[in-house]
Amino acid sequence: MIKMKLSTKTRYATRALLMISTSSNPIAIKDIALDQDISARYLENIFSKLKASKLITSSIGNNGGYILAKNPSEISIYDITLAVDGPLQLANIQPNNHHEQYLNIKIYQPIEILLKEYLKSIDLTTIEDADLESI
Amino acid sequence: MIKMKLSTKTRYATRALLMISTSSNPIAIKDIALDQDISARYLENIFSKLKASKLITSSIGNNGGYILAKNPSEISIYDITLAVDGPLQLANIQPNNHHEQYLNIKIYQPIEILLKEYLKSIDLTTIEDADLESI
DNA sequence: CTTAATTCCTACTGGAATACTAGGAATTAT
DNA sequence: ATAATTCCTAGTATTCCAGTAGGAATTAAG
Repeated sequence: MIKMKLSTKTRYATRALLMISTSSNPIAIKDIALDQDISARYLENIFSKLKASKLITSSIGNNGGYILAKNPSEISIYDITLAVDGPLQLANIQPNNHHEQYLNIKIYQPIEILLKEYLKSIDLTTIEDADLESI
Repeated sequence: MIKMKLSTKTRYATRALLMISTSSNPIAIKDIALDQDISARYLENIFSKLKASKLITSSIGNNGGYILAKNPSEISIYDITLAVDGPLQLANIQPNNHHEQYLNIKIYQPIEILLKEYLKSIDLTTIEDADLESI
C-alpha cells in the first residue's frame, strides 16, 4: 500500500486543535485526552511540537493549558503535519540511475506539489464547516 | 514526515517493468537484478506479485523469464503499486468519532481520489518518453 | 535422460520508524 | 503550601518493510 496516510500524530493533533479552536480559555491536555480518548502522555509529545512551531501557546501551572496562537483559518493541515512529522519528502534525493531520475521528475515531484497545495488549502475552519449530516 | 513515498517495491517494479518492456523475449530476474543493481531474491517476491496481478507472464525453466502481459501504455503506476503494495488506503475505515469522520470526508477521500487519478494517468510509455536532457 | 537454468513457494530475519510510556523537574493559580 | 499543570529527557513496544534463505517444480538443450 502506498504509505501516505497522515500519521497518527497529525490526526491526533488535528482533532486536538479542532477542539481547542472553539475555546478562548486554555484547555489542559488532560481534558483533550479524555474527550478524544487519546493517551495524555502521547498528546504531550505532540503538543510540544505544535508549540515549537508556534501553532499554539501554553500557560504553565495550575489552570494552565493551551490555546491557538493564530486564527483557526490560518492553520492548515500542512502546517500541522509539518509541525508534528516534519517535512514531506517524496523524491529520492540522490537518484542512482536514469530510471530513478525519470521517476523523480515524472512522479514524485508532481505528486509532492499536488499534495502540498491541497494540504495547504485546508484549514481548521474548512474542517469545522463540513456538514456531515448533509452527506 | 508524511509517509507517502512510493515504496521500494513499487520503484523497483517500475524500473524492472520499464526494462522488460523493451524486449519481446523473456528476460530473467537475474539479468534485471544485475542491470539494475537490485537483489535478485527480492525481485522474485516483487515479480510474483506482478504476475499474480497479470501485469507480466512468465516462462519457467531454462531460458525462462518474464515478459509484459499488456502493452506498456496499458500499465500505469497505479496498476504497479496496486499489484505490489496493495490498495492505497488513506481514510480510517472505522472512524471513532465525529472529528475522525470529518477528517475522512474533508481530507482523506479527496486526496485519495486526486492521487489515484494521477497515478492512473502515468503509464510506462509516459515515463519512457520523458526527455531528461530537456530539463 | 541428464543437467543447468530458471520460476515458484513458504518462511524467516533485521532494522528503522513510529506509537506509546515513564519519571520527575519547573511553574503558577488559588 | 498545595495541587494542577506544562516541560524535558529518555525509554519501550510494536509494526512495517526491505531483504534473505532453502529448496521444490519446471523446462530447454545437449
